[in-house]
Amino acid sequence: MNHDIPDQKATFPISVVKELTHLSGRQIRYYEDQGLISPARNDGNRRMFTLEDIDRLKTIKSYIDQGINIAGIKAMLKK
DNA sequence: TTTCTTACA
DNA sequence: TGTAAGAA
Repeated sequence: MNHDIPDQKATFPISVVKELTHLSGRQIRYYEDQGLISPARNDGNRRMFTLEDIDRLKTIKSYIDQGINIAGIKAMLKK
């Protein structure tokens, strides 16, 4: 009965995240390695991103565009 | 067809 | 950070 009503549990594949954040898959995976994001994995081991993850990536990109390095971003995101 | 991991002219 | 290669 309910079709595609977006809810908080909605997650998206990396292809969507790339379009929404303008980040490369390489960068998205690297930021995960650095502990900046923690996307879930589906049965096929594919990353599934929540809106929260996407939002976080957008702020990360803004920092990168400002010339801030990973170490700096890690610190800022923590506090 | 898309995404995953690993590796590097 | 990009891209190639092989696997899933």
